[in-house]
Amino acid sequence: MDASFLLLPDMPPAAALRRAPFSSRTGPSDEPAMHVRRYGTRQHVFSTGDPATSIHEVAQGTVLVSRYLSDGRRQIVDIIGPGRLFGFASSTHGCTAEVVMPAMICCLDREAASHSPIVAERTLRAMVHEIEHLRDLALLLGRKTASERVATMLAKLAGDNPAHAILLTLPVTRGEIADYLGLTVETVSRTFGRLKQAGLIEVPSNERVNILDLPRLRRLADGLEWEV
Amino acid sequence: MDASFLLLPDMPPAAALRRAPFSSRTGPSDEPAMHVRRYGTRQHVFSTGDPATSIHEVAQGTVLVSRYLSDGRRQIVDIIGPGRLFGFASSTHGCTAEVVMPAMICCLDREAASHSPIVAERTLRAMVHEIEHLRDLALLLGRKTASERVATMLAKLAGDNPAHAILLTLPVTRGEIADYLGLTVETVSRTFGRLKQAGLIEVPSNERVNILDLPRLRRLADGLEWEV
DNA sequence: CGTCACTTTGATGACCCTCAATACGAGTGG
DNA sequence: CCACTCGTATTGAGGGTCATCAAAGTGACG
Repeated sequence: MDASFLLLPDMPPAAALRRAPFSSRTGPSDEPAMHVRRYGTRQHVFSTGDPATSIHEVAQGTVLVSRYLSDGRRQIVDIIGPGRLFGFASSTHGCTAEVVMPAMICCLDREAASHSPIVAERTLRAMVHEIEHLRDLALLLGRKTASERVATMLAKLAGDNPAHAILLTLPVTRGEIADYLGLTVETVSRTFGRLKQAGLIEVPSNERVNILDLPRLRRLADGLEWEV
Repeated sequence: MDASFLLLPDMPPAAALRRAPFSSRTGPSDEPAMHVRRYGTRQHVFSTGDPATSIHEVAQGTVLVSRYLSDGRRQIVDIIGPGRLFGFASSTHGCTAEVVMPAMICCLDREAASHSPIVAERTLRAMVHEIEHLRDLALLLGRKTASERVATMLAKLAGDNPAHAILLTLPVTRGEIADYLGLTVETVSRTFGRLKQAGLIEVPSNERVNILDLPRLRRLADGLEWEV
């Protein structure tokens, strides 16, 4: 029985990696070997069926984790930015992970990691976080309208920012937003249009969204606001 | 920083609990204190906002884990049968867990569990399993048709049984199936009807489903079969 | 034999998908 | 500098799937 995933290292945040050269990081024995790889646009970090031998951390860029049906239908299950861990799986990956733009990903061998005496606090936190994220996604996909879905995504990108307005840079295309929200490109586009008309957002360019009323957007995301 | 969830006990399967009286199970120090509680129909194990102080295991019965919108829309994110662990959360629960019929649930205090020297293999396995389950659910909710959703659920209940036909007992009502599959009661009912007409299933009673062609049902679930 | 919860069935319509055409923007080469 | 191309985004028309609303049927339980 493969128990290698039980003990995972206390992986440093990407910020620490950026501060220190990687060559200097072959440190004490409780920090197992890790390396960084660069990926080009649309390149895969892993694909469905690949053996899950590593844990990954996004250092720079954005990673999409998606699951496919055999006829090509795609559901993006996570959009991962710098600092987050991904790639948890029992033995083989059931998902595909691809980068959207040139990216840097830290890879940590799970086998090597299992020899570390440091317990996997960060990995466990990341897994709990992922479970909660996926439950939110299920509620969104199962029960929210198109406007609520787009509002939810924008509100999540804005984080817990207390500002009334905030300018976002979308890391993904409309098509990827659609595959994340369980919609089509056209519906996403039309929904952006309606949010604009409602005065909730501005869209100065394809990848920029200016949220004009974040509290109201959050209420819309939670189904507390009348549809726009 | 609360790290109590890092160390969780190697919890015995429910089968072992049924074999031995609970009073005799106050064993060696690496098996932290646990107790069993009985729950009546529709009773809550925990609710949104409750502090997450325990890990649970279903000994008998079925537990629904669901997330709600403020206007009452519900998405069931997991249907849990005997032997499975549930109730992972960082500090407070974001979900509600309720039993569908009288049930027995093992509760294990997380704080006590953190003192156990036995590492949480089972908990980690359960979390990885839950992540994979939730990704499947996201694909279902985001990209599958009503027939595919119902077929997926029935196929999952049938497990990896190699038989061509199999008689299932549904642990949940049509309404709960609907809230799990992101549909309405009416659509679930009509879809059962269409599966019957297609010769895929029989429904001898409300809570029994006789799957007549499990391989074809599985293909339908994966989008490989023409819609019924 | 009521009541109550659950289920089924029907009619209607809304929301979103599909298909199609157009517009936009970046990159390339003339 | 402009034409061309390609991927992406927008906009429009029409249709399908599933939700909504309503009513009747079923079964358990008192």
